[in-house]
Amino acid sequence: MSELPAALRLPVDEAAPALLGHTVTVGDCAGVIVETEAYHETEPACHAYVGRTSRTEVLFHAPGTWYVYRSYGIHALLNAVVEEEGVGAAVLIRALEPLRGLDAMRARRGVTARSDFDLCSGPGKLSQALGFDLEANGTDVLGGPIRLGPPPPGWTSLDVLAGPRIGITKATELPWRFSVAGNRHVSRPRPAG
DNA sequence: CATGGGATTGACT
DNA sequence: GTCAATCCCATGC
Repeated sequence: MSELPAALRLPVDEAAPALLGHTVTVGDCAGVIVETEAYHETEPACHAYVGRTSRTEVLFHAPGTWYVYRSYGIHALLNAVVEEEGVGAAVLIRALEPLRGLDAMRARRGVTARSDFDLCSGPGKLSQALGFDLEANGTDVLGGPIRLGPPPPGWTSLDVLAGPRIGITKATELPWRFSVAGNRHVSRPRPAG
């Protein structure tokens, strides 16, 4: 029996950096989280800012649920729901360092992934590499198709960089993008530091 | 019911 | 650097 990672019990701006180093596993493929962003219902960049709707419903669930939504009509973006039931908050998983199943990831990513640094170095890329889609929305982070696990040996006490979030137009002043310092699997643009 | 805007990526100038 | 692809869903008439 695995337990819900303690990081998911933290406020979202602490949960996001705390999830760095944790693993995400789908079937035979796995990666280590190297980049995250925090989103909270009290700031307008968060989908939950508009309140409970059919789209945002999952964001208000208890910690331990995945929120997966379609971005730009093309990509599935993966978020871990955090904070107490009734509060809309989630951590966007933006990049992974591939750990297992790299051949399957390369096959799904195709020729556009010229190197292993292109496999999971972005929120849309990692969903394609791991092979999940919107059907995973609302599933459990422990018992569902996408499983969140603790950091492997050597992935604790990481040096974390914080900076402004990517690709949003509102609340850009919040330093809620977090990444493992110096890790080459982080998405572009690289955070300063 | 029609419209418009993305928590992105990859191809192209 | 610019830009299109593509679809879910919130909003407004």
